[in-house]
Parts: sequence; structure tokens; C-alpha cells
Amino acid sequence: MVGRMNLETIENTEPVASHSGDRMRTYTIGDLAREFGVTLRTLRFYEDRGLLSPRREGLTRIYDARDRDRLAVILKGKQLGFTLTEIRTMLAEERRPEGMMLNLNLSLDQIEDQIEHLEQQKSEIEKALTELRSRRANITVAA
Amino acid sequence: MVGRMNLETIENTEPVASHSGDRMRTYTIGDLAREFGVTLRTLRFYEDRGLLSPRREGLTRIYDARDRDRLAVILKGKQLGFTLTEIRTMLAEERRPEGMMLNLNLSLDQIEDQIEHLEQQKSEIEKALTELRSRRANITVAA
DNA sequence: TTGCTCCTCACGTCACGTGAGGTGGC
DNA sequence: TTGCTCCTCACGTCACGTGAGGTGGC
Repeated sequence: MVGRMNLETIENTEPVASHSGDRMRTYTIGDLAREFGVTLRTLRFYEDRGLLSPRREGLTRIYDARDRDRLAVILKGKQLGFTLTEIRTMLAEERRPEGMMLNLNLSLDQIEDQIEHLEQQKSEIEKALTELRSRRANITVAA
Repeated sequence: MVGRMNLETIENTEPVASHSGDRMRTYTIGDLAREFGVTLRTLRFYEDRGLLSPRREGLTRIYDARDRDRLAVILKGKQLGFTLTEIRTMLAEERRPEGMMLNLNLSLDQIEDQIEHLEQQKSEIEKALTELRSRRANITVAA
């Protein structure tokens, strides 16, 4: 109605990446976005925050297998509820002994703090759910 | 080290408010902040977003019983996971029939959407907790 | 004078979303 | 020419946090 939009959308097509470990493969930003279900903006943002640093061909970003591994780890860190700053530190502290799988270097303390944190959140959500269900019951009865 | 700080902190003293319903009582911003465990900034912010509108004495905010009721409802809305914009709408739609307790006007749809939303979040947190506990177990064993 | 409580800007934070305006190769 | 994918700013969003600088009354 107001003219064209300029959204850099990612269509939900099938992942293209060959998981059959050819470690020579490279990826465009669109490839990784599709594969991991994030936006282009997200990948550029992670680069800006120092979490990724793909090589460039001109202005265009070219990601390799190592970048892709890092992205997987970053998203795993997010899923566990860590901030990007924390994740960056964990990735930096990572001593990778020769071909070992990249992973988050979580200390026992970090793990336990995070468990406590998430349990807290979970209990708040449960309280809210209890109240909402009770309100729903009231409405349903009244109707 | 770098000089004084200018933090508007609220000491954690006992609530002062007399819950013994004298509806004539007024409150300073500090009174309400202490009673509800929020910062002054939060109360000013809610005002800026149109959720509260205390009267003024000069520049100083004076809250009455009605403001205090609204604040309680706002915080309840937050606890249920609604945004300030949503809460403002619910408060606005509120038809208050003569001395009825102020509350959030939640439609069945809103309640069910929110329940679904929170269940989603809860399940993500549970996934994260499962993984964190598993990592903790590995560390504990290795140590 | 010190201390307390109140005030108004206004920039910062977190993790991006959104849009404008432009490029390059099929 | 159209369509697609890529790019760089740069402002917007959410709910405040944080700090500077100042006021008024005990």
C-alpha cells in the first residue's frame, strides 16, 4: 500500500549445507542464515560484537567451516541463556587442542550460576501460568 | 576512587504504607518505590509511557490511592509477562463500575495467547536446564 | 554545612529489527 | 529490465540503568 519494502527476508527453504564433512566448503551469509534460522542482521551483528570474523571477497562475507562451527557454538550459548559478551569470552578462553570439537568453555561456577538463574525464571513463569490459567477458568465459567 | 556517585538508591527498609485503607493518603515517589520494590526511574518511566499520572506539587510528584492501585495492577501485568503497551491498553479499556477493584481487563484470547507464549518459554528453559545439568554432571565426574 | 529526597535531561545497554539507498552478476 | 543476493549506514525498540547537575527543607 505504501510502496515496496526492502526487507532482507530469508525464505524458509531446505538447508543446503552438506553436512558430509568437506572442510573446504565456504558459505555465504545467506547460506548460514538459512541453515541456522537466523537473519542476516544477526550474523552481521555477531561480527560487529567480535564473535565472528569471516573473510571478505571485496565487501562480501565468505564463511568457512570454522566460522560455521563457531556460529553453532554461539547459538548453543544463547540457548543456554548466556549473553553475547559471556559467549565471546568463553570462545576466547577456548584452548582448542588439535582438531577437537569447538565448544563452550563453561566453568562449574558459570554452570551453577546459570542453573540457578534459569530455575528462578522458570518459577516466575510457572507463577504467571498458574494465575493465567485461574483467570481463564473464571472467564470460562462466567461465559 | 573517581569521586562521589550520584545513585538514587532506595534502601531496603520496611514498607511504610498503611494498608489500613485510608483512601486520603498520598505517597511520594520514594514511598511507592520502597513499597513495591522498584526504582524511582521505573515510576518516572511508567509515567512517561502514559501508565501513571500523579499530580504535581511544584515539580514533585504526589501519588494518591488510585495511582497506587494502578501501579499494583501494572506490576501484576508485568508479572504475567505483558508489555507496558499492552498493559496500558488493558488499563484504558478498563470500565470501572463504581468502586470496583481495579484490575487488568484480559480477554480470553489474550490469556490463551499468553499461556501459549509462556509455555513455550518454559520449555526452552527446561531444555537449557537439562543441558546445563548434564554438563555439570560431566565436570563433576571428571574432577 | 551536611544529608536526604526530589527533579530534569540525556546517553547507555541488550540483541537485534527495520528501512533507505546502493552494488554485482545471472 | 527484472530479480536475487549482497552491502553499509543509522535510527528504532524494549524497559529501564546510570550519571551529571541542580533544588528544597530539616
